[in-house]
Amino acid sequence: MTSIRKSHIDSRLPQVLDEAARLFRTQGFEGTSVRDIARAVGMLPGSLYCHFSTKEELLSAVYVKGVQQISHAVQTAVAGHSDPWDRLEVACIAHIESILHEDDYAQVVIRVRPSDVPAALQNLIELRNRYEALFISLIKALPLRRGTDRRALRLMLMGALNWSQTWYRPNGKLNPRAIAHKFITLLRQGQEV
Amino acid sequence: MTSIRKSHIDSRLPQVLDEAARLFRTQGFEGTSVRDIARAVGMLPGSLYCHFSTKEELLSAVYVKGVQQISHAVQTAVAGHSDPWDRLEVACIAHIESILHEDDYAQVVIRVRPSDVPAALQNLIELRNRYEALFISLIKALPLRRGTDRRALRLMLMGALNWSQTWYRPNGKLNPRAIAHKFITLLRQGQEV
DNA sequence: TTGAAAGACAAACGATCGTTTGGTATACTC
DNA sequence: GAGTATACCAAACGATCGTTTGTCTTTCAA
Repeated sequence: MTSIRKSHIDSRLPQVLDEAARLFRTQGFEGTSVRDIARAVGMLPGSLYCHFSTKEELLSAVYVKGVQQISHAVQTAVAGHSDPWDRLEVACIAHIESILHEDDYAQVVIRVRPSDVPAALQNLIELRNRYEALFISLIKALPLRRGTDRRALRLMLMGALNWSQTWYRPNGKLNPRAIAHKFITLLRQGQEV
Repeated sequence: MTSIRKSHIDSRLPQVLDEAARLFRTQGFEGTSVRDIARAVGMLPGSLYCHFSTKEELLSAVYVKGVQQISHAVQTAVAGHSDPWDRLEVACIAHIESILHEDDYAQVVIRVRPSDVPAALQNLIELRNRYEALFISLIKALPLRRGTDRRALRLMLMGALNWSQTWYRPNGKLNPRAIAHKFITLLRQGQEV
């Protein structure tokens, strides 16, 4: 019989992840040192290596949790709606609220480029793809014009949403909900007379 | 009479900028050391400081040239067209070709987050804004549906284009020209029956 | 022809990086 | 209640970071 891991009471792993996520999202992966993270949780730098064997592995753990949480947020939001466009819009709202406001982990998923972390590249890309599959299926259910390229539509919509991390300011005119709504409306209605 | 600066024959400043742009765009700002750049041009690390007093200043110089070049590419592309939608589309083609293929300098402008380089933040943001003003005026000329938020349209379109750096692969199904065309078409036509 | 400045070399500075090692106290297992 | 594994401390490792200093050669202006 294999023994089941039980965490000791003093384990501060959750706090390590929390602070790592917070710092990665504000300063980036390379801009955050393991000493920064250790200081934030009140540990010594070397002690982090009880939980992870490399800094990249720590990032992967944050990434995993980020994908889990934003996936959950999107699925929960979608659950209450049946109209395909409504479902896509509430999904976008959940997505953008997560990556702009509510979820340090999810912000890291969007903010940290997998290609900047070669040691974890494959892992991070797969995690991202797993999440994007959600939107692929949401867009598949959309009643679209003949000839519309669904992949292009998805890349456009998600790119626009994700890029908002670059220009969004908390006290600006556009809040996350408004951003999602305006983008969806632009896609639905078009500009022809 | 003030003396006019004349560059010495051996000045390798252009090569320094070229290699810095190439490395910043492939490895990011923090992922590139001054030693990397020095090695690429065959100089010693300290010699770079004949041309710049800090690494951030070198980035700013690359940024300036990037904005100049991509602005020029867009303005040249636009010059031959008069229809507002045509002008926007060729502008997008020039933009996306620059940041995906042709111009290391322009790629740096999109790839390096100003907020990751606090020492040059204000400078970089102003340079970006100067460029984006081009698109503001292109979009201003567009005949749009009543009630359309031009700023939201611009943020959506440029976000989608810029984010393509994340997923674009040179041998994929979508080339830069096709990306721009599909995005513009999605915005123009909409999906209503 | 002389002098100042530019551009680069050679070598090193202190700081910080991710990580390792060895010891210790605590908690859980049997 | 003895033994083991976990979680952490304490201290340091070598590597690399951006940058500085001093010297020398080359170039151009006067």
